[in-house]
Amino acid sequence: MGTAPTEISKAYEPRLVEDKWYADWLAKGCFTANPASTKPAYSIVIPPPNITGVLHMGHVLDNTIQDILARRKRMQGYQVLWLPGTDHASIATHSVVEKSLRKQGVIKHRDDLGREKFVEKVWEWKEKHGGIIIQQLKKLGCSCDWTRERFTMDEAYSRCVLQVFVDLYQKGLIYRGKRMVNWDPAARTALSDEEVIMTETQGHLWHIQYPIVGSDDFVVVATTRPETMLGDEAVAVNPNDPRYRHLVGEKLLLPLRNKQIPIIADDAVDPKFGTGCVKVTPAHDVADYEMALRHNLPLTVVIGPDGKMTEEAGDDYEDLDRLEAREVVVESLKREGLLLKVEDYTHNVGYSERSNVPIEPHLSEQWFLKYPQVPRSTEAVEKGEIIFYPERWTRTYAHWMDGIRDWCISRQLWWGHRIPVWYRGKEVYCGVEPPNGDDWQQDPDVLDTWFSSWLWPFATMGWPDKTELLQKFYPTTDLVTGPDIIFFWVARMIMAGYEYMDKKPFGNVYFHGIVRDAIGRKMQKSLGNSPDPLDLIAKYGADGLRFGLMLIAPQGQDILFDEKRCEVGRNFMNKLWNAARFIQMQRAANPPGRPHNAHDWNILGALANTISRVTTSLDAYKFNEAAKQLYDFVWGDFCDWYIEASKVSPNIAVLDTVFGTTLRLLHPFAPFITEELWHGMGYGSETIQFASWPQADMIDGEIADVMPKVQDLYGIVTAGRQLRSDYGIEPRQKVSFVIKPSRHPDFIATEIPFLTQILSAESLTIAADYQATGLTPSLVTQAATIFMVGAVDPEAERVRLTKQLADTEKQLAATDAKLANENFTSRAAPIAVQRERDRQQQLREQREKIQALLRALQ
RNA sequence: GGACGAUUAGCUCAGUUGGCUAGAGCGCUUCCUUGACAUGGAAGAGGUCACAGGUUCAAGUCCUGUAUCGUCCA
Repeated sequence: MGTAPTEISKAYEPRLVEDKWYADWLAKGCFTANPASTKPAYSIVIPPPNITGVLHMGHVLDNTIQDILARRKRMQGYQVLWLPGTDHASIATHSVVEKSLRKQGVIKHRDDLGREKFVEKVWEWKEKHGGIIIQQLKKLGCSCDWTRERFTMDEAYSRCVLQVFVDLYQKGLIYRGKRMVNWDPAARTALSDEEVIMTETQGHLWHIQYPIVGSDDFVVVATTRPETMLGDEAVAVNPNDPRYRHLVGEKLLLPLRNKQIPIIADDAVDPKFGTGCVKVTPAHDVADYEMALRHNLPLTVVIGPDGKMTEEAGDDYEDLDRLEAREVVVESLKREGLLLKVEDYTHNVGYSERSNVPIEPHLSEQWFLKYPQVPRSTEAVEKGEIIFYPERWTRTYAHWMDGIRDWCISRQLWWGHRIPVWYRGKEVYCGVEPPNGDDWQQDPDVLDTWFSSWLWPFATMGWPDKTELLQKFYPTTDLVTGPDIIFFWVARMIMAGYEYMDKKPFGNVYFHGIVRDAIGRKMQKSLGNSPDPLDLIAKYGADGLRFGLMLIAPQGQDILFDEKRCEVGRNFMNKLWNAARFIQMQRAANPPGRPHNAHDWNILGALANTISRVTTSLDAYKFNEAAKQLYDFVWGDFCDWYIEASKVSPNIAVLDTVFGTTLRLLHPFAPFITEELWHGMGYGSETIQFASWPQADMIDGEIADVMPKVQDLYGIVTAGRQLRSDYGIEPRQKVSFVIKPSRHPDFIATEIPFLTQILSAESLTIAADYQATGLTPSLVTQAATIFMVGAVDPEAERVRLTKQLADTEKQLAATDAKLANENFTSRAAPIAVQRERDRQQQLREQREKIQALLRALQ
């Protein structure tokens, strides 16, 4: 499958490579986990994308990270399970399918179809569209075990969900009750607290007069929701409020409804809000509901489940949408002269996470869960049994766990796991299987989707059976997800894990940032600011996209994504590709090896450093750091310097060692190109996926000794190039150099061929006692003074040297000051003082040399 | 109102336990198609490290406060 050297194209073309290798990996079962393996286990469960989703940049980030983890662990000799799947996303799927059916003209509302037919349609839709995102993940190169793909509505998975419900019901942790819940009038279902997004909203505070019965006087109430006044049952004041104390017990005439309501006293009233008189609408406000319970007030429902006003609201308002009703109520009040004033007012309004409409507090019969294992789950994160990266999320988690409230788990929807409870008269039956006997009516509601995904780490592995898979791979090792679902998913999984497995579900949780657009906005379909990752893959290659993204993804920080980032990744892959081409060409023209020279030792040392740095970074989940280290090593150390040195004296064996090792280090980041080159370069006949993760060799004395010398040498090269550039010497134009070493002259002498070539020198000589003849341009480096012979421009040279002298003197002054400071020399670490002394010495020598050169110009 | 995060070059970001002249990529300027690569090479310009105090021989780094932006929670 490798490409013959002569066929290697000048530029890397990902599209010729990626699909081929992915198909090969699948055919060979590379991603399939073997629970019988004796290798140590490493496992991740994917955060299941929902079936309505298409791949977006957040998925790319999330799954690239998981793939990096999984691929590296394979190379490190682990038996890896990366378990993929999707969730059924009740509300989202409802809205997508309803919309599509409406568009086809099949229905207006799902009610037109009925429950069974509708669910059938959803399954059809799911079969057709539900797998798109899975195909996209494959394009990205994800090494998931597709043989174990799960869906939260699979039969086996569904049984788990029902079984857990029944179990928690029997333990008394699940109960049914009539409560005020968050109601989404668009989706027409209850939501959990976590699905409500509080949004600061510019609204108004309407001041309304409520006349006192049997008096010409009135009280004024202030409200942000005038339409709810139609359902008012009282006006409340604080019992200690001297302004109103005398009115408690009086009756008011509720405007527009001509109904008498009492003035009541309640501690919950904040005298500082508005006028200190608040209207009480028991059926449409959580606080008012509680107040109504305390005062035995009736519940008048004026807003229906669909967000429209009910018959109770009166003929003028019935059937109006709640927001239209607001306008009409305000108009009516104005007309009757009861609207005192309107203030601008900023307050928080809860919006449905899914439908993006304002939430309506709504009294209804719902199912609730009292969370199990709260103390143990809190402690697990606190004490580090489960580790969060970055660590700061532990505080967010602890705070939520601390104030945890019962979870509303029922949803008034059809698509999902139907609550396994049946009613017959006053009898209630709860069981996985339906009850025997006639006339049982099953509860119509389904469960919150998160009530199924909180079981994901073990329900996907065959629980409740004690499967081989669970034995081998549970608890999972790492979880990779976004902090936006820390409560929705992460916290709940921890509780479920302890409750049902008696073990944590995962050891480490890596929270990555959110991918935003170039100006910091969250990527949203409606904004159209989210590029299609498949387009990016087509343009830049999956590896380029992955690598570019990883370079800019600091641990746990949001990412400002710009397509430019992909260019960096693509260019890097191209660089890597061309390094391979270079090696191929050298192989054809040179024998395999020769004794190692300084450049060889240097690159081997740099490689060893890179291996240990990359390994450390990845162990700490610092993906951007690892990517940067690889980028710098490949582009800088290897291509800019080692390959250039190889043009003078190639060592094929070292080139291959370094390049092959580099491919292995890069494989988790860039699976496709590394596989292609691994084969193309003949480094292995088997896939690179199971090639061993490189170990850093000890840097021995020889290498440790040679590396600084080589750095000195490269410093001379840079100085030579600077001279050429300063004097406008064209790259092809040959000039002569003289090098006057101040350090390791013998070593520099052995590098004459290298220096000659890389500086395009006509001639290059080493002369310890060289005396510049007046006008010779020169530069002083740490290891040598380099003279460019032949070019003359005394004035320019004087300017350059004066500048360099000033620079040196400035630095020397800083060093002198430091060392003159008694406090520094006596209190700083000896090594720091010594470093400063060395530096002072070196700068003094440098100053001497520059001064000498300036004198020679006179 | 509370918690957390961010603030370093025109832009996006690195910067370990405080210690050489604060780095990279992109963008910009100049030069260059030399046999790996123009998706490239060489050289260069560009920073009062948000602000104000403090600790220290030494602060981008530690502490306190302020400002601006962002996220989460009330």
